Amino acid sequence: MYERKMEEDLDCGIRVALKVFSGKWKLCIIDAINRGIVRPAEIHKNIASATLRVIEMQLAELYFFGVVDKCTEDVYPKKSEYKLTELGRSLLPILSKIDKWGMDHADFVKERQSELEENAMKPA
Amino acid sequence: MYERKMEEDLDCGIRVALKVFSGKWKLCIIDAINRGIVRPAEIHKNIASATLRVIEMQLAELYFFGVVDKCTEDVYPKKSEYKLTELGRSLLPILSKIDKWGMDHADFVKERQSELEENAMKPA
DNA sequence: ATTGATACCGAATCTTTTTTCGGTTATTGC
DNA sequence: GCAATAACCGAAAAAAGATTCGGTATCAAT
Repeated sequence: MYERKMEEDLDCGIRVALKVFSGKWKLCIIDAINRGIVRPAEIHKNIASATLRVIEMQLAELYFFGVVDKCTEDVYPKKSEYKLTELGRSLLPILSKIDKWGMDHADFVKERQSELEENAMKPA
Repeated sequence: MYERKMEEDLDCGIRVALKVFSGKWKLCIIDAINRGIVRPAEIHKNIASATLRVIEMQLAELYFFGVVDKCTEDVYPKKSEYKLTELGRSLLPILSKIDKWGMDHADFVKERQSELEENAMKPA
C-alpha cells in the first residue's frame, strides 16, 4: 500500500480514529455510500473534484480497516458495490456531526479562507 | 501562512469542517487545551511526539480560524495561554465522539496496522 | 555578562498524500 | 475485430504537510 518512515503513535483515541478515516475524501466516500451511492464510478461522479484513482485508493484503505465491504459481481462491465460494515456504520454519528458543524460554519470558514487568498495575492 | 496550488471545494459540510480541524495534531491540541493544558510548551510536553514547531503552527491555524484565543501576558519568560473560543467549544462533542470511537476500536486498528507492517517487512 | 526558559518565526528538507497517466482485464454491442 | 465501459493497479510527479534547525526577542536569576 505504501511504506511509512516515521513511527506512529496510536496511543490516544483521536489518533487511532484519524488513522482510519483521515484522508482527503474518506468521510465523503463513507457519506456517499451511506446515501446509496455504492459503486466507484458513481462515487466519482458524485464527488467530482476527487479523482477516480484516489477514490479507489481510499476505498481500498477503508476496506482494509473493515469500514466498508466489497462485493464484486462478475458480470457485464464489471460491477463492484461497496457497503458500510457494522464498523463503518458506527462512524455515521460522527460523520453527521462533522457535516452539520461544517454546514453551520461554512460561511464563516469561507470568509476566513478568502481573506487568506487575498493576502496571498498581494506580494507585500 | 502558505499558498496552495489546487482549488479547494468547500461545498460540503465535511470538507469545511476538515479545513478547520484536519491536521496531524489539531484535535489533540484542542483536547489538551480543553483539559487545561494551555501553553505551547506544556502542550508540547503533553503531546510528546509532536514537535514544538508543529504545535505552534497548528495553534496559529486554529487561531486563524477562530477556534482558539490567545492571550500573551507580557511578563517573565513570556507567557502565552490559549483557550477555546465558543467556536472551539462547539467542536468538543465531535472531539469526544472521535476519541471514544478510537478508544473503542484501538485494539482492532492496531492489529490491522501491524499486519500491514509485517507485510512491508517481507519483500515478497 | 551569561545562562535558561518561553514563544515564535523562516527556510530547507523530508515524508506523506494526492494527482496524473498509462496500463490491464473482462464483457457487451456494433 | 474494434470501441466502449467499469474496476483497478503501478509508478512517476506534484502538492501538501510535517520536521529539523537555526535563528530572534524578552526577562529573570546567577
